Amino acid sequence: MPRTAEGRSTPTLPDVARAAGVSTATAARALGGYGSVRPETRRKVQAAAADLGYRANGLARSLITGSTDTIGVVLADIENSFFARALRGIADTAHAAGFEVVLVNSDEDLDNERNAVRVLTEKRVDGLVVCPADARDISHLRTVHDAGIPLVLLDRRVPRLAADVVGIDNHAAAQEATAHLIAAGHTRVALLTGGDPSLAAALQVPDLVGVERLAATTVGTRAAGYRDALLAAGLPVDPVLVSVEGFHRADAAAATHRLLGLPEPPTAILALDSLLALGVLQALRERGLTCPDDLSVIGFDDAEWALVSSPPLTVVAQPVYEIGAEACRLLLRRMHGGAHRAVRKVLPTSLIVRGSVGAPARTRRSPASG
Amino acid sequence: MPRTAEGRSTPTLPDVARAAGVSTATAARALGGYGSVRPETRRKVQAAAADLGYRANGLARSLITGSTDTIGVVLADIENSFFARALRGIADTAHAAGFEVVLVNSDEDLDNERNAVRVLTEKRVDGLVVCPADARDISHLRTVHDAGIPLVLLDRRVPRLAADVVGIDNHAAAQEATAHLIAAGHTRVALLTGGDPSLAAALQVPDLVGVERLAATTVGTRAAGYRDALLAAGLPVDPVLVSVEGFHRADAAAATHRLLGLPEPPTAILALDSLLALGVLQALRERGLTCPDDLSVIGFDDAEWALVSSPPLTVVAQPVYEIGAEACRLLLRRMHGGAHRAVRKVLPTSLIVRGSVGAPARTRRSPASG
DNA sequence: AACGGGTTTGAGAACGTTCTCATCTATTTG
DNA sequence: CAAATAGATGAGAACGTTCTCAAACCCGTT
Repeated sequence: MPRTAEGRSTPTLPDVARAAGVSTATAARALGGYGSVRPETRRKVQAAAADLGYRANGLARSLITGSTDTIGVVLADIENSFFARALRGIADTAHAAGFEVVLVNSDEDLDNERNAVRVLTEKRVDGLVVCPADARDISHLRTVHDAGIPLVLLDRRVPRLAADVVGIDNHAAAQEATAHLIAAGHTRVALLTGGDPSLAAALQVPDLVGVERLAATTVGTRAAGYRDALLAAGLPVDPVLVSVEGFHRADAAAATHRLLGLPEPPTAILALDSLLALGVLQALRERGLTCPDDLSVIGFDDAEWALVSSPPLTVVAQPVYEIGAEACRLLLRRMHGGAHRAVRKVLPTSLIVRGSVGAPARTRRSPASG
Repeated sequence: MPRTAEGRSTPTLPDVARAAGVSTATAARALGGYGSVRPETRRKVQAAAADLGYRANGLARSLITGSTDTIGVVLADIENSFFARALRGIADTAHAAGFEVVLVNSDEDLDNERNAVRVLTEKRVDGLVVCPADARDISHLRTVHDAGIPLVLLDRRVPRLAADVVGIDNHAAAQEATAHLIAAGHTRVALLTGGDPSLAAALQVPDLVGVERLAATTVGTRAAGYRDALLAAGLPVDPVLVSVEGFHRADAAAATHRLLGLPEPPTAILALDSLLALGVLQALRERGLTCPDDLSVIGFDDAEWALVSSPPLTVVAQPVYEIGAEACRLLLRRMHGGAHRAVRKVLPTSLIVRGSVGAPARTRRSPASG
């Protein structure tokens, strides 16, 4: 039993009631703001509560009311600015509605995610926002959904699960970015997916056929957009230019080094998130190359630094904060309202053209020798 | 009462016990992993639980065990990479010890922080990590501390509160950075504090006398370090060069524009966090100036982009992740162990020299005209 | 056959609230 | 003046676990 420094155990409602000379029920009403209480009684109780340093026990309250005013959020990694911004959108919206947020990082690991979902539901969160790590196994999400616990998916769609989803049109966004590079004259455009190596097989299919059915939907759908832009321009899809080497900055840098070391290196690169783009720029510096002279670059997400890199980075901007906010709004709606059909909300993206895309240099010439 | 789609109410322990043909107590032991249960009984109960889709109610459990296995974290803004990284350190450490994390953004606002602390304690978190917004009013923190709830302060010290603190030696770090600029030949060094305008008065004192006693201790202590470096070099402390214009990127950009528009503009600037440094670089671009030719810059925190800006940014690097991790470790220790004396943990910083500091250009000449 | 010590089990209290329902008072209405 | 109505209060159940304590059981020993 928790005790203060002086040895008193923390005061409870009966203690307050006793001190105020009323019943527990009345004390509860006076402090909880429900039922009806005489103003004078209320003051008496409030005074007693303040005097004792009473602090309501939310656990007991939640146990009986059946709601915790808390939502659970499962993201890959809060250090990634995409998730940090999305979480801010979620948290602000939740907070305005009187909810707190419990956060778990999954690190894109399915086991972590499963565990997180279990723990959060045991803690009886009123709803869940999840950015699913792997669409291939969603049994835990199905369980949650079937148990009637409000669930909204963030950024990534999962087939055969009737939950609300908030995201962007990944296919169109990737296609637009790729088309922009092609329009600048590029014919060898690399794709940095940041995907897990376990996806390599699916992404090394000739011509990326069927890649849109790929497990981690964001990567799959964007890869399909990339592919379709190339095909629409009559360009070949070269599996060698598709990198699936992990989602850390160092992975992206390594992938860039590999790509630039190819006999026929790419002249442009599309990085599927801002951290990967950062890795590309870093690798260019390490090689003493410059952008866009030696390599044109487009990244996903308008990172805070995109304006101050040299050159400023051309990006596909997503309304990240709004994605989070909208996810939370859908969740709140589902928590209050009845069981309407699953909503699929697609928010607009925009290609922000800055200085990192130029015409290709003389091709067929190893940049390492220039 | 929560019900599944099929109309069943969510199963409870008595339901499982009934299905398994044992008492609630035995079912609880079998699933909770405490007490002793015959292996065969355990299997029977587990089967029944799985069959019914039983999910333990953590609220009831916490109500009786007296612990929620949850810690509360109150930070200024999770979108700020400093806090995101620190939170990651906290969360990883907490998670490894079996704790979840509830996060609240205070936006450096005292009322928000007060509220957050109240709500979190009502939710009966087992401990709190707080980055206090304002050291001038800490009554809510004192209440928490006096109630015997484990509390660790992150990054900022608060006078007259015997709570554990984790941070860096702000005075030394700022002094070292300032001295580095002076050693490069600069005599007019500006300071971008990112402080709240309410601190302006305290920071506009001639020679920054007594600034170390300033409310938001990080700003105050760093300003004192800056001051002492100047004084040690026999240089004057010019209040005009001390900016207190808010902690957003745009604030920093505006402040930079103001400073560069002065009759005698600074030739170097020390920005007290990475977002502020970003604002400085952005303002330089907007003016068509280059760093370090027109202005030398040092920032706090080794941001992810510090390597790819042009030029790469010289920074005071803090072990941010470790600050968070250590804060959580202290909290865990205090949650388990007895009431030992308050610990003050100071982690080392390092000045990482890159390209953003050079010799001052011809002074006494408005850069705008150059 | 009785005993002793350990393991396994069950009944019921406990945690600290909110909720239900009945009672009591004050006030208005017919 | 009786009756109806609304407001304020209290007693006790309920939420779903874990904890306490006593009883039942098992097995080997005397």
